[in-house]
Amino acid sequence: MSQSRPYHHGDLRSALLASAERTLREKGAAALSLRELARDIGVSHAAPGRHFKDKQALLDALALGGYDRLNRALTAADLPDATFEPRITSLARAYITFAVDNAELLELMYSRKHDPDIDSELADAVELSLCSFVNLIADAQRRGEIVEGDPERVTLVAAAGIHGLAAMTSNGTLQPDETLAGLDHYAHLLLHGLKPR
Amino acid sequence: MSQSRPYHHGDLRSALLASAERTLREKGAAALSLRELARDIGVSHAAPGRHFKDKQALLDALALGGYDRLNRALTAADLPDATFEPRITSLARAYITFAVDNAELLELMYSRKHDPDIDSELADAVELSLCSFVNLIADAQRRGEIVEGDPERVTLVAAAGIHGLAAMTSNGTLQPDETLAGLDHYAHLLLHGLKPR
DNA sequence: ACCTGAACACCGTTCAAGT
DNA sequence: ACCTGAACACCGTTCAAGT
Repeated sequence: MSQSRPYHHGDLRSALLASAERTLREKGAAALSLRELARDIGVSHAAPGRHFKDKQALLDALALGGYDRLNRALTAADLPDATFEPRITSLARAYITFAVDNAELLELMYSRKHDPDIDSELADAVELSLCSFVNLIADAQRRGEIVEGDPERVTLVAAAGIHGLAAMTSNGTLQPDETLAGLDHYAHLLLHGLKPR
Repeated sequence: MSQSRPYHHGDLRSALLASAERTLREKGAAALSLRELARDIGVSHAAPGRHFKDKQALLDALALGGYDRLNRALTAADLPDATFEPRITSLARAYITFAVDNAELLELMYSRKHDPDIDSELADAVELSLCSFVNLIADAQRRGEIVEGDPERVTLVAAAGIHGLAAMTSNGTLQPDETLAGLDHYAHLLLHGLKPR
């Protein structure tokens, strides 16, 4: 709320990202326009070009911010001393909650638009988001709670399942409350298998 | 290859869809422009408007076509008389193969852009794609091969996992050959669980 | 019924010039 | 270093008019 806008915005980059995420949440990725962002912030339409080389660069930065928050949420929800079942349930709940609260952002994060050769930061963030699950599996194996085998491979069974639940929930195939309510059941089936005991 | 283009194209709608899918595959969804499509086909830029009320309608039609092909692939790969493990492996292989061969299209199919209230045809197609999995689970339950319980709920464990594998493979997180090679292992873990026996 | 051509209101991106 | 204003080459969509 500064009187008589100064020539320099001060922190245009942050302002652009914040405004972009609001638009993303309210009107979807298709409605994101650099010119409209600039208009909303009260800056010339060419100004964003100083901070993002093109629109894709802004989308990449948005996705990177999303992974940062997702990774923080996963880390916060991790229960390193818990046994497999409550631990994966907690991680899954954090992931699904993030998916529900940030559906459009998650779609952007998943999208193939980000060239990993160009944006290695993003590739690192994606890998980091898998880390919580790899750690969970490795710990559980060390304790003899789950089967042996390449942790990355075993992780896939858990991570792909939760990724799928998150994607299906965020894109509307599944109801958020149903998905969250079914998580305990899900973890149980994952651990004990579909085969009757 | 008609000499001296006639005034009427003949089957502009199909031509637009075919050209759009080629662009989608070669240059991605972001590069899709109705005007460029019209130019490639050799028709005025306003002509597409006769067949699709707006760009989103063309994207919806593209996604619908994708689900048709996916559903045909799943039906063809289904082995109604097989036991659970080979049957789900076959379905998963078909799904992943489709995901690898149609990565950009799959992203479009998954996207939240399609309003189900407006395009109920698409919602039906999505549900149909889950049908193969629901049938598989229901049959296996009837034979006592897998645990009892709401088929839709149990299906989720299998469908979400495969959906996740497909998404992660199509967006580059997973290598296609590794995913396909790990499918038997995946199906085994799904059936027997992560817990050591 | 199907398509054209012009028109309208937007875009993203670039670049000399301003502060 | 950061931003502006004009310019360029694009868009999607609409609508009278043509075939």
